[in-house]
Amino acid sequence: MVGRPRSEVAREAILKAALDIVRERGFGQLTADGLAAAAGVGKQTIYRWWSSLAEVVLEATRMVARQIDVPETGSLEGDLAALLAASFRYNRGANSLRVVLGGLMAEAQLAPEFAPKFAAFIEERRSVLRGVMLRHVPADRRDDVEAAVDMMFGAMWYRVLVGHAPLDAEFARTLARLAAAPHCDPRR
Amino acid sequence: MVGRPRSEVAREAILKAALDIVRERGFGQLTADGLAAAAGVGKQTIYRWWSSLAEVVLEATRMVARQIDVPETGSLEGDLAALLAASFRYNRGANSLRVVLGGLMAEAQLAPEFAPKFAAFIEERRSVLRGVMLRHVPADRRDDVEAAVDMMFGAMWYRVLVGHAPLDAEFARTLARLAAAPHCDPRR
Amino acid sequence: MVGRPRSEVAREAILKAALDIVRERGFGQLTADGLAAAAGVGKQTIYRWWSSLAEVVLEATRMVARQIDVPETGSLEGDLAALLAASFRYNRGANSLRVVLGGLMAEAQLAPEFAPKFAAFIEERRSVLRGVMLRHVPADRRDDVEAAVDMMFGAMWYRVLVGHAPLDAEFARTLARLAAAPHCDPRR
Amino acid sequence: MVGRPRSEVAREAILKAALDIVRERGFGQLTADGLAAAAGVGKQTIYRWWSSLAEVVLEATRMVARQIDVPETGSLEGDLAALLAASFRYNRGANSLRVVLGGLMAEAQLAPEFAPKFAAFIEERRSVLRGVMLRHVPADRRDDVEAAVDMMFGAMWYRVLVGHAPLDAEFARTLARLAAAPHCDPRR
DNA sequence: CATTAAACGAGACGGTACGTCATGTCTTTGA
DNA sequence: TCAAAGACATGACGTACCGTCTCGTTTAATG
Repeated sequence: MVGRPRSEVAREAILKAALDIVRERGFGQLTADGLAAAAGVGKQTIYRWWSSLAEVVLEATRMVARQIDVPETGSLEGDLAALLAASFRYNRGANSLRVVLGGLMAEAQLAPEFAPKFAAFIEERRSVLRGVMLRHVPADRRDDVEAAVDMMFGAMWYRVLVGHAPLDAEFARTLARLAAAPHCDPRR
Repeated sequence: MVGRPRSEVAREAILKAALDIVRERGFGQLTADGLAAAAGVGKQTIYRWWSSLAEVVLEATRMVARQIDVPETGSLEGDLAALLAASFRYNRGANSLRVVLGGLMAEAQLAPEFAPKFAAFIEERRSVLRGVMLRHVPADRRDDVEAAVDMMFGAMWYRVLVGHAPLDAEFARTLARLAAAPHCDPRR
Repeated sequence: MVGRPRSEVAREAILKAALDIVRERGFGQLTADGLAAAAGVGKQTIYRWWSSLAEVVLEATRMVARQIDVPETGSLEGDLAALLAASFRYNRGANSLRVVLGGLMAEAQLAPEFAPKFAAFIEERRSVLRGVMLRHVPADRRDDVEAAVDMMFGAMWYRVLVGHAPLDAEFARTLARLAAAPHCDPRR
Repeated sequence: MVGRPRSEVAREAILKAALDIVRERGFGQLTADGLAAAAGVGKQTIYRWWSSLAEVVLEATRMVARQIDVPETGSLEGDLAALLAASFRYNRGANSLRVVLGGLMAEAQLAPEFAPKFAAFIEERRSVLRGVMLRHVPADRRDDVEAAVDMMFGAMWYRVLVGHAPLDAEFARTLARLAAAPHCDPRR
């Protein structure tokens, strides 16, 4: 027999409340009791479907991140700048994901069982950026593509995590230019 | 009157034990009780001189990081490669700082009062890399220096934190080449 | 329409499984989920017919207790000894009810709504013992009958609950002698 | 070295609050969180010194029970009646221990590790009643002393637990008379 | 040399959150 | 309508740490 089906209402309430709490009060203030209360849900319902709060937040974040669509400007530099700018946009302003991403990265450092799940999310994002580059870089010039991805997303995460400088459109353009130059310059 | 002076023995035992615990068992396993026991010290002695465990670890880390010396190879690319390779070396092998750095970054995300102290440490390291670049980049070509620093240290931290690829000498050379090229290319 | 009738199979499986679990693992280990699983039954089926697990166990226990039959030896002391010995027998050996009775008494202390139901069961047993006494004690000597019932069943429960001494045939005879003596002593 | 000494204030607050809660709301309503809050104490402070709530209540109860002093009326029946009446008095009226004793008995049934500790308390009380009897019963007539103790305290506990009849002075006298008669009647 | 006062080890303290367990109810499919 | 299955909201559990607070002891500089 089948039993009562999973409540979609509860699932969405949990994901939404988790994002809200982290954004408003910080990842460190997200507690299982608090999340359950905010979502109007029993604590067990959280642990039945996710094995830690970090995974709840990761799922919510992944749903947001997937809304970023792949640009098509015609040039490598243009595509990179567009994708980076779109990514940066989620880390600015009212509904910024900055503290959310910071919290996920923190959990990945502190909780060994969460690290591979977070790494899978990171790889998902990398594959988008890598795909954009591969569209423009000829097959015989791809040695530095991975390093370029690391530089761009590395720089983005560095600013997300340390907060020493803004993630604005200008920075997106600068990163795109620096990353695109060596790959497409035929004279090098 | 003056009272008993601070015990240097205790101070060093705490710093050493903190690094050891984090390296061996992970930052998440570092607890005040455990550190006090490992250092043969009362818990209050920790809190008397540091306001959180993260600051103990930061102080220990800073002492290690300062041992990295500034290279002098004659070329921008050579200096960058040398500095990056030296930095990477601390995140590999037996006494790797990887989990230590990851733990500090995590704490900076979760504990607001620790963030500025960690940011100061980050800026200390950035200033070394920036100094190397400024030695080679002419004053009228310095617009992208900050972005280049972000790309290099960003890429390093990204690999430290995510662990998707190694921090080896080849990666140091690649980053140095990509970062140096735009700044010194006379044709640009 | 009448709907599906109550399943007698389920009812008996529940009563049997409840007694088994309590006897084998203790009353404290009897849980609704565990009982449902052991009886091959849905949890709701338990709650539909009983309002607590204690009532399931009480019903099962009552069915066992009613198998004790009223003795007819000819003397008060003989009848008392026989009834007590028969009662004691259920609290010894392989299928002992000791933990079952202890558990019921415990629930009566902790769950106010169960207490009157348990008290009714107690009164049912008292009335059997009282009936035996009334058969032998003349109407003008009945002042202490209630107290005698309390002493005999009190002593029995005391040993059931505390376990400091055995409930054997000798104790049955001793109790019967002490309880019968004052009532039948013509010199008093 | 020594460390901070145990707080006597906390100890007494816990014992007092435990008794108060059980008396006012019932043993089943005594929770670790509630007790800690009522006593103004951390939960760990309870578990540091007692291994379960039942043991807290047992210690508090023992302190009360020890206030019952041993009577000295000159006759067996008088001493028994006095001791029983004094014991009964704690189970009546405003500060009645009835629900406390019921709760302890319940816990002894449900928690195997508590049972021996409760049995020791029971034996402590039995030894007082036994001592009273031994003062009056000659050495060659002591065969039934244990059974008499079981009958008296058994009857008391039976009424405490089931509540079918009052624990008043008259019941104390009746029990004393029934229990004393066989032991001291030289004609029997 | 005796006093003074801060630092020290030990460890108990009031708290907060954890992740688990059990309760009694609800919601599905199937008989 | 009843039944099995199993998800649900609730709430207590006992544990782990936190950062603070006594204790009695140790250690230098001051008087």
